[in-house]
This record gives sequence, C-alpha cells and structure tokens, in this order.
Amino acid sequence: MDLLENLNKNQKEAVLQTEGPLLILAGAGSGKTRVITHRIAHLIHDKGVRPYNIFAVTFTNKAAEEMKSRVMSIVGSGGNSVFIKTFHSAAVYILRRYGGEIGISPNFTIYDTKDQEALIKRILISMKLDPKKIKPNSIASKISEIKDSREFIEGTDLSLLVPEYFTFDFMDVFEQYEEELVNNNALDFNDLLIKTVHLLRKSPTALEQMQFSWKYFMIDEYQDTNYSQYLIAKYLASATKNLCVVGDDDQSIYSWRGADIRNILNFEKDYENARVITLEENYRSTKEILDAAYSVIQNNSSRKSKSIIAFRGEGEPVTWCQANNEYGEGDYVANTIISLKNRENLSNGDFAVFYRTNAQSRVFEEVMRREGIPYRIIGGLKFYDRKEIKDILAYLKFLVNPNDMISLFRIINTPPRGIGKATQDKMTDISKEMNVTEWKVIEDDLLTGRVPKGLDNFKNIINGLLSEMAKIPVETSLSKFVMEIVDRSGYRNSLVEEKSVESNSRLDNIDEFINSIYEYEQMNPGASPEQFIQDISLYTSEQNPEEEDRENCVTLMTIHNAKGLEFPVVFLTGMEENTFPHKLCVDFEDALEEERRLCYVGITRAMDRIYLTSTELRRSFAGIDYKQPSRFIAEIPQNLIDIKYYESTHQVGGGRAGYGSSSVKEPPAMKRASAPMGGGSGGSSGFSKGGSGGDSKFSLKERVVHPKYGVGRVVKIEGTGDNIKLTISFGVTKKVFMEKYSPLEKLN
DNA sequence: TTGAGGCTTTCAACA
DNA sequence: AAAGCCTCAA
Repeated sequence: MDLLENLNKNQKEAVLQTEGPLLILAGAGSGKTRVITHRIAHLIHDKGVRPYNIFAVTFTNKAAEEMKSRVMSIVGSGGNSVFIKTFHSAAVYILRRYGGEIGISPNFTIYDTKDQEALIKRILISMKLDPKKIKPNSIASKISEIKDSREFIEGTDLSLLVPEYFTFDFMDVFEQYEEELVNNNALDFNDLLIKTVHLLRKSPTALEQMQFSWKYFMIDEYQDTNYSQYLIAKYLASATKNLCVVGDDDQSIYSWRGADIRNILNFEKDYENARVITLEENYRSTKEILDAAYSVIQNNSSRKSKSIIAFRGEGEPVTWCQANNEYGEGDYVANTIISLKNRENLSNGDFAVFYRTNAQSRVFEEVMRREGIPYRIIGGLKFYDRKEIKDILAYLKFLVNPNDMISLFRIINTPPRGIGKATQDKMTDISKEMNVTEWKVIEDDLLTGRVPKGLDNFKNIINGLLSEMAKIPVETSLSKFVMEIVDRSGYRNSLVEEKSVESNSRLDNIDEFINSIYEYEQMNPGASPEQFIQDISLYTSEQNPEEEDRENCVTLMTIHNAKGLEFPVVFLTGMEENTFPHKLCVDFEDALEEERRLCYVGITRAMDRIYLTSTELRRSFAGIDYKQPSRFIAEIPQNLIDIKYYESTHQVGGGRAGYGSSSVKEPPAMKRASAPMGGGSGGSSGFSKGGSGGDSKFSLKERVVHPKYGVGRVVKIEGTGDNIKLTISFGVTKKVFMEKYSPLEKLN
C-alpha cells in the first residue's frame, strides 16, 4: 500500500517530515486527520517505528476514538498499541504509573465538577460561610481558572487573578480546597494536568522512562492547549524533539478552559528549527459551504488571514430555515432527513444535528423518536451522571480510595440506614479533631455517645466488600463485584421494594451499567477497579454505553463536541441571537469572536449540505423568548442562501398538555419566509420530490384551487396510490384531503 | 432520623 | 421542567 497516494504536496511533506519539531497549520477540512493518521502509519510501516513508540493526543473522547479507528483502518490491529488518548486520559495513565514519585498513590480518585462543588460547599460551611451567598459553582470555576493559569503553575503571584468582588477570603477557601484534595487522595481535572507537569519536572527517572517508550509525539488541536498541556508536550518531547503539533487558530474554541493561543503562535520561537507546513486545500466541503463559513469567520478581527481552496467545487446552496418555534425546527430537521434519505442514497449516519447547548437536544430527541429515526446523542446527558449510577460508582470509588469522603458521605446513608446528618456531622468533627479520615472514625469506632445501629451495619458492608474486592481478578471479576455492591449495600433491595416506574428504570440502568462493566472487562482484561473508575471518570458516555452501530443513527451533539468530525449533511440549529451566539457572550468582543469561531467550526463540519435553522420563539425555563436570527446568518452573503420557513402547530407556551402528545399533531405548513434579507435563489424545496407521496399528481408548494376554500398551497403529501393525503394551506387554515376524492385542481 | 411536599434555582461549552 | 434544598410532621 502506498501511504502517500492521494495526498497533495503539502500533506505528503507533513507525513514525511517525521523528525524534529513540526507545526502543521491545517484549515478546516484540509485533511488534517488524514495527515495525522497517515503520518502514524508512515512511521510504523516505512520507518519501522514501533506502534507503542508513538504518542498522540487530542481533546475530546470523540476525536480520540475517531483517530484511533482511522489509524487502525490503515495499519490494522497494530494500531491498537499506538498511544492515542485525550490529554486528560494520558495524564491519568502517566500519574497512575509514575505518580508515586511525587506522592500520588495509584488509587487516586478523580473529582468531577460535581464532586468539586460538593467539596467546596463543605469547606464553606466549615468556614461559616453561606453557600447560598457564595456559590460553590462560581468558586469552583474560579479555582479552575486559576489552576489553568501560568501563574499558578509557576508559583508566581496569584493575587491579580482573584476578582475584587470576592468579599470573602477566597485564598483561604482555595488553600483548604487544595488541602482537602490531598486529604481525600483526590485530583480534580486541572490537577491531572498540573500534577503531570509537576511529575515531569520533579522526576528525571519517570521522564526518562516515558521517553524510553515514547519517541514520536503528535498533539492535535494545538490551538486549544493550555499552559500545562503545552508544558507536558514540551517535556515529553524534550529528548527526541519529534514533536508534531497540528492546529488552526480559527478553530480555537476552548479559551474558557484556559486555552492559550500563544502556544501555537510561538511554536516557531519555542522550538528551534521548527518546520511549518500549511494545508490550505479543503477536501471536505462544497464551495458554498466554505464560502459561507469564510464569510462568517472573516468578521473576526484577531485572526491570521489565510487562503483556502475549495477542492470539490460547487454543490447545493446553503439552506436557512426559520421555524415558528423549537418544535417547528425539530420537525423541519426530521422531515428534511426523511426526504433526503428518500431522494438520495443517504443513511442515518450521514446526518448530524448540532446545537449550542445540550438543553436544546430534548426537542430533537422527541421528534426523532416520534418519526422513528434512530439517533444517538454524544455527550450531554451522561449515562454516568444518573443518580443510581453515581451512587454505585461512589461505592466503588470509596472502596478503592477510603480517603474519599465525598463518596463516603454520598453512600453512607444510601439506601437509608438511619445514619443522618447529626451522626455525619459528629464524624466530621471527630475526624478533624483526631486528624484521621472519616472512614477511620467508623472503622475504629471512634464515635462517642449515641451511635446509630446502622453505622455498624455500614461498616460491615464496607469491610465485607473490601475483602471481596481483593479477590479481583482471580476469584471474582469486576462486574460480579459491582453486582455484589448493588446487592450487599441493600441498594437493589430498596429499589425493588419501591416498585415504582422510576425505581424500575433505575434497576434497568444499573443492570445496563453492570453490562457495560462486563464489556469493559472483556476489552481490558485484568483491569483493576482503580483503573476502571479512573477511565470512567473521564469518559462522557453516550446514552447507552453499547450503542447501535453508528451508521444507523443520526448524530446529535453540541458544536464543541463536533470539532474534528465531518458529516455529509449538517444541521446547525438554534441560529438565533442569545442562543448562538450565546447570551453570555454577546456583550464581550473576545467571547463573541470565539462564538464566531464556533460557528465556523460548525459550518465546516458539513461535506455536502448545510442547513441553518432558527426559531421565532423558543421556550426556556424562564418563559417564552422571542428570537432574532443570529448575526452569523446575516454575515453570510444572500446569494449563497436558500431561505425557507417552517411552521409547526405545536404552540409554545400552551402548557404541559400541549407537549409530547405529538402523534396527533396537525400537519405542519411550509411557506416562503418573508426573509429580512430578501429572497433566496428560489431553488428547490428540501421536500420537492420527497415523501412517500411521490406518485401524487401534485407537488409540494404547488398552488391549487378548491371550489369551497379557494386558492391554497400544497404543504404536505403523504401516502401512496389511492391513499394519498394532501395537506393544503389556505392562508391561516390547513385542510387535509384524500387526493382521490378531493375536488382539488391545479392552478394555472 | 426519615421522607413527603413545597420552594428555589438552574442551562454554556469539555475533560 | 427538573433537580436540589429545606421544612416539618411522624
């Protein structure tokens, strides 16, 4: 196989330039992933590099999975031993192995945002601060922001980073938070990276060992690296200098997570003799899609100007559909998917629906389910975020790391064992007084006064499970062990006794969870419970861990999650002011420019077709919001856009009953938008030949005349043969007719 | 100490 | 709309 086949000149160079520092500036769709994967394959096949000598990291699980599977499709199963992970999971891997060098034991717990907030809340209370006035989540994000900063990592003055409006002693809270993490043997997401930097600085031995195995480094999405990620790459590659970074400043969308654009801008300064290769030919998208994307991104002031060549030439116009509300938007998306599938050889896997915030996914899910379109959701409602799963995981986390008091307090009275707040508070006091962990207080019966019977019971459960856990993997297995947890803790029983719809579904979820552990076990033979929970803490699962084949599913995800992916047909939804751009961004130029880059990322995911959708009104928890089309729409030249209007009869604000009972909905109407930007190209409707009513003598949008109702317009055609149903819109009212019996005539 | 029921808050994006 | 928090009766 010739790996260089079908690569252009610059791509070839990038693949062949295996030694030394290399910056690949890769515009959207310029074959970046292709270059990375072929570069890996080239290293293995032509340069004789061992797969496990290659270290490649990206940002999201999604992108890492994608990269891995594409590498494997070129080099076969050998690709499996290439180290391809997200930055965070790479850090976990490193810390689990070498963390001992800086005093981190391998059974450390990862605190996610929720755990973090729970811990901060405890600290606030212990400091007599009111968690209602001082919000744990705002503290958490400030702490996170500081921990991402150069100042924190270099140990310089942090005082400038603390906002003036914090009227309490923030630094004190911060210090206690850091202390408690140590006491709990826990690391937050920032720590994973920071401690790795720390390790690489402090332990030449560990660094040497890592450099013994890794010789070639690839960092994807380099524009999104923060300071610690920048350092990790730098230190790891310091011996061989074989560091290849890939990025595009137009696609920088993680500044809110501490991404530092200087990393990519200064690459040539940081690395002597760095080579820079620019990929500017776009192979993914049609010219219309690229023109639209570029006309948007050009409104940003702070960007390197660059050229892009639309290799594929022209295709379909960009479609912008304005719907009356979010249900109309959902219907429009579903109907367009159905009609495109009828018209062309497309499968569900070719479609993706993007939105700015996860909350927008609900309506799309509902519509997909109603229309019988299989879908999968990436990110968002995490399976592992469900209460019952978190509870069971907390047991596991605590058993693995008995210092983890956040997990301990989650499970100590779940299910209820009569260990209430009073007892728990006493435990905390004693543990502070005697400077021992809360578990030690239980284990050694250090509680004085009245001790609830349940506490002894809890102790026995935990001790029993601890000795059971020691039998993994020989006498028992991880999945069996988790089953033991569910049973012995009484968790299963309490759900079984509850006998409600909800408790049944929780039981199902637990079974599904155990199933997924079983699969994990098969994939990772000999994996320890420690490893499992650390892996799982970083993995934002799809709704069902074992999802149907992706070919068969429409993909729903946030735009952030879409980065690095591509789809033949993309719906970029919620194109409204204050939705996208998000309302928290519209007043800040920097934030707005990042939104615009996000928009650029969204549009450039599309290969053949892009549909931008917006609503006239949308319901939020606050009430009904009337929406203006996103400014990004107006930034696209009119001549590129085909404008549509779509109306659903679902009335927003009609109360609960109006929702969900969508099977009885009236057929939606479709009409030309009275667009603020004037007419589109008058191109074909998304539904023109679509639907199963292909053999009707009428076509969609055609004007017809009815003896009683007058002139109307065909807005929907359903059924076949003698069963063709036509929906005709007569101004404000709509009527459904059987074509065979109706007196409808063409108007001409 | 528990759990039902009422009240309040919450949805920005990812690891 | 849903989850989390709080109060209060048992």
